[in-house]
Amino acid sequence: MELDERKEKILKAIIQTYLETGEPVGSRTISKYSDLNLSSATIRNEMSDLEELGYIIQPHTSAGRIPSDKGYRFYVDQIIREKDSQVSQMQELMIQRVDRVELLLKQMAQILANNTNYATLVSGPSYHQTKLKFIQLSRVESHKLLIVVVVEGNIIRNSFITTDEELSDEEILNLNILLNNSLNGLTIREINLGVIAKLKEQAGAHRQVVEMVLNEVAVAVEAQDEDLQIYTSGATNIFKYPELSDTQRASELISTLEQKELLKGLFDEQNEPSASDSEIQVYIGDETPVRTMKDCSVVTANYVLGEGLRGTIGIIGPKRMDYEKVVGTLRTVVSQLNETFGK
Amino acid sequence: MELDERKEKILKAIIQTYLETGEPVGSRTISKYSDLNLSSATIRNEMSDLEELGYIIQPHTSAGRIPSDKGYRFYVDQIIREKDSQVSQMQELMIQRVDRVELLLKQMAQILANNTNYATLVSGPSYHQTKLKFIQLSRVESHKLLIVVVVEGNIIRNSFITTDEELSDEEILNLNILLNNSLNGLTIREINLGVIAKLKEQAGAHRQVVEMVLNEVAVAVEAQDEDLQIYTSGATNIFKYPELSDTQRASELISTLEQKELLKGLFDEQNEPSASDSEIQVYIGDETPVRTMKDCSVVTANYVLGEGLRGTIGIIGPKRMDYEKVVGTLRTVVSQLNETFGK
DNA sequence: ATTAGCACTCCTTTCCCAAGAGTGCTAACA
DNA sequence: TGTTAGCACTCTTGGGAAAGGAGTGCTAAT
Repeated sequence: MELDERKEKILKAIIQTYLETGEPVGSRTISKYSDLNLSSATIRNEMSDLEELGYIIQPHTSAGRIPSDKGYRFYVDQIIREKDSQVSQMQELMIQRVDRVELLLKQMAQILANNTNYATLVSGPSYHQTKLKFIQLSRVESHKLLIVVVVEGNIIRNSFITTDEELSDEEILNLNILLNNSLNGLTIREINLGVIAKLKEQAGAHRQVVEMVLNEVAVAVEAQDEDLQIYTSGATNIFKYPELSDTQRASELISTLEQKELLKGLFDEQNEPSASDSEIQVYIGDETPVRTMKDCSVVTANYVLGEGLRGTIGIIGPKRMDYEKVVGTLRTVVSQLNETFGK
Repeated sequence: MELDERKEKILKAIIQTYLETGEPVGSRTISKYSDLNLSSATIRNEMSDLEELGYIIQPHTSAGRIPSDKGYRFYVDQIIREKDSQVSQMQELMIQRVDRVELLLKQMAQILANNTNYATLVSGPSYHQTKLKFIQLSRVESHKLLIVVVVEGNIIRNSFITTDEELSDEEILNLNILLNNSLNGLTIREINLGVIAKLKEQAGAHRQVVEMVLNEVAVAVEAQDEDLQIYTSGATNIFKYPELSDTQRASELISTLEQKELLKGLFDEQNEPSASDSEIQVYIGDETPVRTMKDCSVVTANYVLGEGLRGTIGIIGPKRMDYEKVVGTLRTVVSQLNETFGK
């Protein structure tokens, strides 16, 4: 048995109604639904079929039906297909042109949370493919050097190293020139042993300092990648959905959002080359890589800032989230981001 | 009528028992309490007195008693007085000596949350009194300069400015020397019009750049002060306490912790000169400056890193929090911090 | 001054019942 | 053959009522 047009219509009606109310929807409700003029009895028969096909579920014998994960999946695929062409504009989204990408991302998470009434999370860009733009050593205390590393996208990392000997201003200047000449324009991956060896050779007496600098660069970038910057916002929005807001579930969910490392799973998968760049990913219920979110749906989208500088935006809500709006919003935001920074 | 010794003992016993169980405590429970050999009837009489004095409350006629805010206050004052001398050490608190204060603070919030099972928040240091240590201008793109500002405590601020004209390496070098000579060692407050005027004069043709730099310094520091860095952790710990974990209250509380700006009230008060530096402040119930926390207790402590570089650590839990432990822990942590960074 | 005992109060839990919502099935109809 | 009306049935939900429990206040005895 396949989904004929009427079944599709009924299924859509059921899901849409459920999205609004959050309550199981009965046959009578649908029969009053404007488009199709059918009695509740007929609807009941169709619903029975739809249930057999696995698109809807009865929470208990004498309740209405709610969409199953499969039902949501049908609905979402439909939406994504329809929306695919029209990237609606969204002027209200006031992205102030900020130089600091990270602040922007933080703001983004907040704006999204406010706009959608769901919890959001935004992962900071990962660095592996990123080109170094600028390195600067400066003496801050007699034996303490400040290292500033700027990478594509104008993202800045700072750290300190402590040197054995005190370096003169001139030595520092020379080191700076050397480091910038050797490393600028390279991605982290391209800084391989060959480059490093050459660099050390040229550094002469200060090879030790160079080593420390490289180490710090690596550590800064690695650390960045390890405990991936993740910004979350609107966690308490989940309290707006009764099906998620019982103590047990809410506690678990919010905990998960607090412990950012648990969220990695959501991004790793996204970052695989298989997923095409701007594609939007929807995880429904059990499909999600993060176990504590099995009663939620998660929609994620990748953004690309510069070459190899990419991250992910995610929205977490109840299974009955407004997929239409969420997918649309994400699409807009991502294309905004790409436009603003993609050059 | 005053609190005689026996009343004090009973009151303490009631509060301690309630701290553990979270349930109203009855006279029989106390009469079994080892130290005092009194029958439940006697206890009842005393409890009746204590209630009249306002130290304890009956949630309803036939329930045991729970401490009133006044009761908690009595208990807390007691604790603080007792603990005041012995600053217990706490080796397990593994503060890795990190140069980046902010990372440290973030970690601190987490460690505290894990240790205490309450929600924690740590405010980043405020800058107004802070001495500038180091300023560095560097060209990143042809018309774009990176400004790095390091202040006491090795806290780093970065920002970008865009210049009209392209500056030569030499010009930048000179500006750097000028800026550092003029500003290093000054606090933000000390950079007044006189200093600025002199600086501009010396800058000659580049007064415009200097102006922008000063502006950025101010903005960076101000912005820092405005949306005060606040790190929170362990928000979901509140679910461990039934009296706070009903949907309504939990939602409110966690929301408050998420919107950091709502927490400012907690720090402003602390930062007034009236409160002596390392003093520990306990807000019980309605005493708290943040309205949504009126069913909680909040314990805060100030830390001091360098001259004028101070912040606050707070712990938020149910009124029946383990004040003894919390006050002790905070005292330790603060003295640790002071020791590590106070030079 | 302390204690034992007892009646009383009030919360909480449980159970039951009625109401309501929705289904599945059967039979009738176009 | 597809659609519909009707009805019995199921299951949840909400509101009491009743039972149980915990704890008090008071009185009388020690």
